[in-house]
Amino acid sequence: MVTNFDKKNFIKNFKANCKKIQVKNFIKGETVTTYIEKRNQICIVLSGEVDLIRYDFNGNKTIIGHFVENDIFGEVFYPANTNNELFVTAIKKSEILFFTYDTLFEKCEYECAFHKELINNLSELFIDEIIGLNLRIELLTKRSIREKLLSYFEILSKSSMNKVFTIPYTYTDLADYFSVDRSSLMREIKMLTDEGFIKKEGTKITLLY
Amino acid sequence: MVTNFDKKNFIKNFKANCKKIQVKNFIKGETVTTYIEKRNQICIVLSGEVDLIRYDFNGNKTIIGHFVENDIFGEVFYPANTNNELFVTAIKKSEILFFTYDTLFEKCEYECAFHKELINNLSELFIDEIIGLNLRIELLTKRSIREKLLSYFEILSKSSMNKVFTIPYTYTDLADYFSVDRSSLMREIKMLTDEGFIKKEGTKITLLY
DNA sequence: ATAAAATTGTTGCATTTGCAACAGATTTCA
DNA sequence: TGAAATCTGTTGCAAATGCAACAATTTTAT
Repeated sequence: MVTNFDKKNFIKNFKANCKKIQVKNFIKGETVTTYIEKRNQICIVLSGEVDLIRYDFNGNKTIIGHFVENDIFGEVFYPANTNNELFVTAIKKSEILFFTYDTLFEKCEYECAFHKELINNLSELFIDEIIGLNLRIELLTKRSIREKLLSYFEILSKSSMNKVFTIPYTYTDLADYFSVDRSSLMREIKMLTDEGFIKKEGTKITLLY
Repeated sequence: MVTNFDKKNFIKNFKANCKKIQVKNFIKGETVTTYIEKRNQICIVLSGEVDLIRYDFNGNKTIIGHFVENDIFGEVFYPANTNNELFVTAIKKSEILFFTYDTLFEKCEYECAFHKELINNLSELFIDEIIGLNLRIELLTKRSIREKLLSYFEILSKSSMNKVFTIPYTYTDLADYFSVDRSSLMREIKMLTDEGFIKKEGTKITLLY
């Protein structure tokens, strides 16, 4: 992960009334934004968690993105020609920073530090986002649930430098992240357990190889 | 697509000996770069086409990325902890621009225009990359090959504003892009044809609904 | 504290997909 | 231009996955 900008220090310094950037608070369940118009809006999660949700033509709901602290999201990142209704909902109390990409580089009349720092750090936020998307693609392109799980466990194990680690999702959410049926995911985890590859206590996994 | 920087004009102006950025040429089959060390390297395809290839522990080769003119790629976009051997091969004569993210923002001693313009346009290149990745994820997360195909066709149709369009890949590559078996893809296309949803002549598709 | 909601765990069965294998068509390259 | 390589099209069969359904457990909200 490329260094994240120091959010807390930023907010502390974000005193001037910067018209280019807004910070809003949301309670659980509130709609943060919709991806309907082409405003080139970009958002950053300062705290809390939000889901990007798609309702397809049948009315089926799919969570297609999940964003936590320091994640960046927004309609500017989505291809224009998909006919989906996308919207973002806070799944807990959240603080979200909004700006319009097109006007971000215009000078803020108060020359606010927050605004300047944001521009300086934007590339790193983009890079982090790209890394996250590439990781997910890496997993999505594995041909079987077993391969997805083993690759994912490998990554969690390496980044914690430990054979023991905790999956940062519920199994329901993990199935969504992998885009597979939840019961099939549970079945495969059971098989990995029965075959002695892993030990499982809740979402705490131990690699046995 | 966010506006791409005017590459041709750039190269014309790229006269000064900018040490921060390099342009190299590759013939078909040549290795462009490997993702082994952590140099924070970023590359842009000025012309030609390259593939990002993974060899897994069994020696199986998978094309995990395909980049064409104006696409951006590089080790900086890949999570550090995946134990893959990744490398990039030119699949035709290609001209590639290289730079190191960490040193990009340092001033070039010759203040070359190319260097400056690159910095100015970097955000837009990142955004284009994110859009492309989100599009692929959108398709990869569809649960069946049929859904993948119909969504993809929808997008191609909308962006060409026509019921008739040409798939910009071979079917072999499209199967890779969807991460599905090629013969299964062909079978599904045949079924869509037989059921009267589409008409197919080579990679030229007509939507019949 | 308790009711409601969400998550986990499991199974049988239907469906989809992958795999292997091959022939024919098309493209590439020497 | 002719040989080699790649791509297309197809099929039978095995394996993996999705779907549906339900009970048990855990978490959340009032």
